[in-house]
Amino acid sequence: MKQKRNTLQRKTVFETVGELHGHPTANQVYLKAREKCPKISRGTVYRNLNVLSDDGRIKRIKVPGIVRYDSKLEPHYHFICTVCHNVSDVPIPYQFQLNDRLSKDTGFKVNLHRTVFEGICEKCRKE
Amino acid sequence: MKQKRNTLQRKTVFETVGELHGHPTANQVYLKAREKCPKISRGTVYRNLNVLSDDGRIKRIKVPGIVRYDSKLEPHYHFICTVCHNVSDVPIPYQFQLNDRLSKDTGFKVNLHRTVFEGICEKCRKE
DNA sequence: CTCTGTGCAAAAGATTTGCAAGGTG
DNA sequence: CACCTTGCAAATCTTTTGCACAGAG
Repeated sequence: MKQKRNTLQRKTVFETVGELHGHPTANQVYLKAREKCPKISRGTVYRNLNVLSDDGRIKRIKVPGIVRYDSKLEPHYHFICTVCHNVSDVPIPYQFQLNDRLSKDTGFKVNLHRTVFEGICEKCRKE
Repeated sequence: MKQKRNTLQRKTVFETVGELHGHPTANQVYLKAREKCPKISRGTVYRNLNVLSDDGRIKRIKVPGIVRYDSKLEPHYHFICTVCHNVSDVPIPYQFQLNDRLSKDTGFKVNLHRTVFEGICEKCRKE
């Protein structure tokens, strides 16, 4: 495995994902990171988001529309509001056994599954 | 609701999604549709995929990377191979009750959930 | 000193959109 | 004949990449 350096930019991107709560997009990380490191470029943010998620230091979550990042590493499910597009964590435990079950049923090597619920959040329902 | 016409292009896009099995991307639909309707444009294919899925005549499925379309309308889960990127249906029944459960637990209006398993398919494991 | 990482800008890929012309009901 | 739809091209948006230079170890 290639040696990884710990540059200011890398550190800033990593910290920024942790500070932005609602599962930020790459662009949101870029905008926020620029406050601390004004001349960081979009390319660098994208590159570091990739490096960090390849290394397992952050998670890449795929919800309809756009990729988002998450500093919470344990497997868990998400809910996305189709009105405000906010993403939140869901209080339903991760069904680890589904992966094994599907492996046995199909002969595939199943590593993980991602579940995203869709609907309207409480705040948007009231409006 | 706006009146919808049934043009040759619209019909072709709809039929093409049904004919292409493995959960085609917009571009795959475009390439195939052009065989029957040579001067159909990409824009028209995209517009019609949107119209058809808004009308519930096809489903839009979100797997990592790219949007795909599906002519099978009943809720079901998918598996994507991280090597060949093929998408297949999964023999695990849809957990309708999860939506209600999450609604009760959170106060959100939960309409649906999407689950995508990731791993390596049998064919790619052998290679 | 070596090699990874950065900034910038250009490129790539997917999807949407403005507009004038065409076709459906 | 109203107005939905199409083709085309340009525009958007997100993400990647080539290159020369900077900087970490």
